[in-house]
Amino acid sequence: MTETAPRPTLEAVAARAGVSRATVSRVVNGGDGVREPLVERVRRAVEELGYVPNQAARSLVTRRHDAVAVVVAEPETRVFADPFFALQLRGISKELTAHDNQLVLLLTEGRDDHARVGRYLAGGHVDGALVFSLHLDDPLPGLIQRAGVPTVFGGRPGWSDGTTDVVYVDSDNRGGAREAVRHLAGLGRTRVAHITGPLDQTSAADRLDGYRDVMGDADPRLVVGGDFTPAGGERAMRELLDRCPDVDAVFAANDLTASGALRVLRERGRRVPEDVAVIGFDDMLPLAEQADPPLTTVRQDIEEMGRLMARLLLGGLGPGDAGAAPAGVVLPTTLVRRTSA
Amino acid sequence: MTETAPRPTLEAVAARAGVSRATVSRVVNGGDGVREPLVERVRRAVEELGYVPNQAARSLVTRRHDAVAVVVAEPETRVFADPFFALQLRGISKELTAHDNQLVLLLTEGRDDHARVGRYLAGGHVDGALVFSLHLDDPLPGLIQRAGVPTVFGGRPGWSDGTTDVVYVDSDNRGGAREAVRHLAGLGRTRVAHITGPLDQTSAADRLDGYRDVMGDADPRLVVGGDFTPAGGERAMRELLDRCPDVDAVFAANDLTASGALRVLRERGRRVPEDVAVIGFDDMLPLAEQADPPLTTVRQDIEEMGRLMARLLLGGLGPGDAGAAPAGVVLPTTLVRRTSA
DNA sequence: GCACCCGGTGAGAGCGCTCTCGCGGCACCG
DNA sequence: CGGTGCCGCGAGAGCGCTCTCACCGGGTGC
Repeated sequence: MTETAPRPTLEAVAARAGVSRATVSRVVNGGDGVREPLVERVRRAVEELGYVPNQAARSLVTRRHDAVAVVVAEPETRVFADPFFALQLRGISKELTAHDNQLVLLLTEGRDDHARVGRYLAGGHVDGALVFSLHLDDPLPGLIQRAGVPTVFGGRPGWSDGTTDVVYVDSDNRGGAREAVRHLAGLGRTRVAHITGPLDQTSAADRLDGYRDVMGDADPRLVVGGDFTPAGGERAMRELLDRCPDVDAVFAANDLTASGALRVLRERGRRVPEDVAVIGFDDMLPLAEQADPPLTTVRQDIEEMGRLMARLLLGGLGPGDAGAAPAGVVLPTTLVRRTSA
Repeated sequence: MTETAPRPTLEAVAARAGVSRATVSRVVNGGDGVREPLVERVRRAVEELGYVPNQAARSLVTRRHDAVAVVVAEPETRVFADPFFALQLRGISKELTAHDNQLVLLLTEGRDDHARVGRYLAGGHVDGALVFSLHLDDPLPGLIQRAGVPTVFGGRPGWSDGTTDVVYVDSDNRGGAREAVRHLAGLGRTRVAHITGPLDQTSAADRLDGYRDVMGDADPRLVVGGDFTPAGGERAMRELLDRCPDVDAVFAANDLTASGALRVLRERGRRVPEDVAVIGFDDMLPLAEQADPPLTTVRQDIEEMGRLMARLLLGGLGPGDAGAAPAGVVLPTTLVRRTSA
């Protein structure tokens, strides 16, 4: 393998096309203000030489990088194995690609890493950051805000209660939860339980709030803690059946939790939905569809959330720097009715 | 929010420390050949001004970027939701971070994207690439090789049969499979079945080869196709029980498949391991540990594979450009004995 | 004591690009 | 037909950094 071949420069292309560097630059960057025959000649020269602009040189003068950092705090391995995050990342990737931006992935591992990430962002290596801050007590968001880099958060940050002007994209967790619980109530169910997610995440907390919006202060024993995993769902469901044998509906904080609950219900001989109706959250496919019975759930368009995050960031980076950017965008959810409720 | 503050340059630091740009540069890059008092003075100036080197300017002259691309072909969403890949990525991230390299994530979506990735890599924006090529017919590897970028593959590429000099990191899929099947045979099982993975992936094909190494051309009905998912495992197990009711052991291509198989065995009233012994592959936690019964499986250190890929790439980028780099590194696997076999 | 060497430092060129500026030519107006 | 404006293009100045090279001073060796 030979050393990297000497790549052609603007100069070389200019020479070949018989024009000046400036003209080549203009053509490469859109070709405005250059007459057609010249454009054509330059294009051909670029083609023949296989010219690719040197991004470093370009960034040096434009101070733009066409790159966006995606910052993921990863206290647990879970975060990554979560299809939820994977889908969001995919949406982000698509949107960035469409705008010729690169995705720089920053995984943080413990406290020390936060400083590293902060330094990197402050270093002006990227034009903006997309940040997934999962926990209420995460110091990362603060660091990032201080770095002065345009940022969009994935999910409502815990410390943002509408007061500060952070930009984020979230699902309507509370509204979706309300709709789910109302649906259960509409089915005539009176003992509607909720298996929560980890409550230090705003999504889980918001879903609980939505449940409470409808159920008021119903029997507090109907609310039991889960952790967004099937195992947690099983545990919670067992506890629930033990202390409230008369439960006739369960709103689970997500589909994984619901799948665990379904398994326990089956094990304990409760029919779904006849004896106990079950609703999940996410509409995670194929999990929800192939559950037994197929799971009624609150759908959120996760990939779209990712896309939107990227679009918001890229948009904010553009011309209008003014306060046109919305503080938070909350995407609607829809109830998908299958068999379980 | 004000525009990005004017960041201090080398020049500014030099002025403040009362030295030349060159000296500051030397200090910033390790400080060799600069006397202690000066080093100290420069360090202080850097600190006070909050100086951060401009990577673009640096890259322009050094032609290094301290960035590595991670290319993931993503024919299905599965790829990403797969904890396997997530873990590998984590290992990569850790190793890159340790060497102050950035991770540029390139997800490809369909054929058109391949050209884009090829162009990006050929564009010399990164120092190297880590590529996950999952399928035999993937055109991506070829494109990348042609781009002339140092590359390490994750998993043995399908077209590499030891002849070409591609660098890759893989698990000893074949050896691990052999060990698993031998263990089953050692238990006195004579009707040992294998549920395969998708055979267009080398890992799945290699595991099947390992099975055959031990079983020879046993009853071909004992080999049934799966797809690395629990649902596929269920399907395959049903088929297996239907056509070979006397099966007394199953080697599943991975833990997800095994979990599906376990469920069907339970459903059909077969005791594990008494009636049918089951072995998986991956040792994916907590899945394997919490399976019912806890799953005996072939462990591979996935995160370490990621680390190693990064280390290999970074090492190859260093001084020794010569053929010191090994063509392929195959990590050993170990059989983890739990209850299921 | 003189030539030499060598480690530490500064001066300056240049990486490949963008962008401002100015010049020349052409159209349009009076 | 001369003046004015504008459009298309080229010249040239840097962006912030690294790296080579020359320079300077203080040992060493004879």
